[in-house]
Amino acid sequence: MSKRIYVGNLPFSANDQEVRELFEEFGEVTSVNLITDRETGRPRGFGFVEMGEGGSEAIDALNGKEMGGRTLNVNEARPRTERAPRRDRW
DNA sequence: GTTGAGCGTT
Repeated sequence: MSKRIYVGNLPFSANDQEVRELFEEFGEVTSVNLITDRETGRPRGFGFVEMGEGGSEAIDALNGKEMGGRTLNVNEARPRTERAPRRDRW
């Protein structure tokens, strides 16, 4: 059982480790994946956390939480292909 | 600063 969680509005100073620790207090964290722009190497300010049971609680508890001066936006992730068609072939 | 990649035609 697992849930994918979107974590947006992250401070650029946040690392996957810090995000992981935040979520780990609500359940087992399967994986953390902060997104960076792979062409510029710049952080995009959001990421994904995969959790086992407790994911819903983590969303409820961490959504709106302040971190590094930013208010986190936490909710269930959407499928990644709907809005992220690659286009670097052109 | 907001919903991921790579494959290299999936």
